Amino acid sequence: MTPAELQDAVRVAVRACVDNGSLSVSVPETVVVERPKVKEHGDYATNVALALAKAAGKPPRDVAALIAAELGKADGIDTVEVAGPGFLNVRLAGEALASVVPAVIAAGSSFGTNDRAAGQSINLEFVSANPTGPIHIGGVRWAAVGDALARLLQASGAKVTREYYFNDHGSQIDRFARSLLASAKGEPAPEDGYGGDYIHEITARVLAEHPDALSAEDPQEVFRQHGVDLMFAEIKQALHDFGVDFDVYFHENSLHESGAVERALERLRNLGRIYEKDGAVWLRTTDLGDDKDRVVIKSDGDPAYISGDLAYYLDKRERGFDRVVIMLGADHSGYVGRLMAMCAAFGDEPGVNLEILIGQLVNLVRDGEPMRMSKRAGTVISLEDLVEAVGVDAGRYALVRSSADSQIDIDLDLWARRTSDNPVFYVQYAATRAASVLRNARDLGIAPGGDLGLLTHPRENELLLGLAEFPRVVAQAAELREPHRVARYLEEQVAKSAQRFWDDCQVLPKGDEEVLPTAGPRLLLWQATRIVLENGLGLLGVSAPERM
RNA sequence: GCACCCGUAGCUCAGCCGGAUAGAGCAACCGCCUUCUAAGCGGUCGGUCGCAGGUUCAAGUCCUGCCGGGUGCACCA
Repeated sequence: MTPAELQDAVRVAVRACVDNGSLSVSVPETVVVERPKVKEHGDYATNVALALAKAAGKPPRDVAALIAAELGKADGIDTVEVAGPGFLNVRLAGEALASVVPAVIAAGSSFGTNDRAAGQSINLEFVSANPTGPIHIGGVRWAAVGDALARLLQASGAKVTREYYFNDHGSQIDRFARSLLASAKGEPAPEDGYGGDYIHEITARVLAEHPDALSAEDPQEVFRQHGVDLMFAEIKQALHDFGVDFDVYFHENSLHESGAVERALERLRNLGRIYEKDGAVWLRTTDLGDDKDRVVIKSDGDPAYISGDLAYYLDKRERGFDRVVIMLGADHSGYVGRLMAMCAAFGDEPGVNLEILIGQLVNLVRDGEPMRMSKRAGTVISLEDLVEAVGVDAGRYALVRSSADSQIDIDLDLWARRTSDNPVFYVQYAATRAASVLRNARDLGIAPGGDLGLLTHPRENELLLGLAEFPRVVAQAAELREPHRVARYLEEQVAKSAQRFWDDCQVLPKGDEEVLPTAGPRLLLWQATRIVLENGLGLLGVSAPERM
């Protein structure tokens, strides 16, 4: 019996009480079934009686007793106890507990998926770093979290497009181009430009491919075009090496060249959201929750940055995405208001058609000291630096393991370690232990199988309960857009339990010992455990090695 | 000044859209290896959940105010 099935059983029990007249309440749509913190409180607990007490007009414990009597009749339930203020503590029958094992094995790589987001077409935009330098650590957080979220949403049945908005238009690119040109001429970086070794490297590469660049009619344009291409290719490659690939790389320039910006403004003009003042064209966003109106066409006639966003949003909607999700760093939190207002201006519903997720900043820590970086000064800590220091798996896991709402410190020394201090190692080690038992069993000719009813050890129960949680962890992580929940789950409810199971429940015979009857069922449990660890790590974009 | 995020054990962080004695890892201390990976496991120690009010049968979780830290507030992109 899974938690979901238990939830249904609880609702059935409540309905039975309503039908037999002992409770007069409406049966709740959903009931909460959770694993109690304290083991003595059983396998699962529900607060349904507490929640219904007021409506029922009876003391919570009385309501609990009525529901308990019905719930106790359900298949797979061993005992139901009324406890504390009115909780129901449920203990499952052994075979109901173990039924998760064949379910996991039958589902295989699809175990944990759900269809709660079925039918949704989601455009997930993340990273979108400007091609004016190597991708830095802030963007890297979104690479790991965004890609994991994409996987989670897909596991929930959504159709997901990963998209990268490539800002190849505007004054930052001009500054980048001027910086390259200055470097080529051997001049110092412009006041408002970029410095750093990477500028000289890009310059050298442009010159290698175009030796006559400096004598071209418009040298800056040559450096702009080829420099941006090279930078962008480098970013793409770094992300690819990090296991993150996008379905669409969208060029801001295309919006300006195709007339999409004008069309978007025309649309807003027709909706009465546009006005002119001081020689500029404005979008009235204040009456849609923004703190000031926004200039969309500057008085010099050039479109302001936001006009690209307007056109881009409209373009995504016209491409058929009913949900547009944008992940931004904390340094862009000030944009949320205007983007939401923009969404509303088009007649869409902020928070539904447009979702904006803000991720707080990341500090890398080495030898206990935070590594300070500055793009201007050229001391950039890049994605490649992170990968070089700790590897792809540890890098992704470290970034995805904490809530995006929290600033995090990533201790490079810790994440490079190959001990259980390192969370990703700990989880991967559990996965390799599973692989190793299964491998050794095969070598010994011992096949998984047999009576799952033999799985009665407390460590086995704990692991079974943990495995059964996976589907709802996935569903919840996707709904809340919080991939870190998967990581925490794998650590606390799967890897931990698996390590303990390993420690207390020997599977294979040592030396010339006999093969115990528990060997087959325990191998099945290890198979299921391996699958959940593989699937869970897979959702985070982290490998589940066969051996360490 | 305004907006957003954070403030939970010495440290790094969880806490399942309010629930039963607040959890994990690290650090400190004590245990467990003659054969399935000890790259591990068990135990002890450790918290007025920033502060003050409020809502509730029930608040770390919701509301208000304050304090502290981070980020951002352009006709820049």
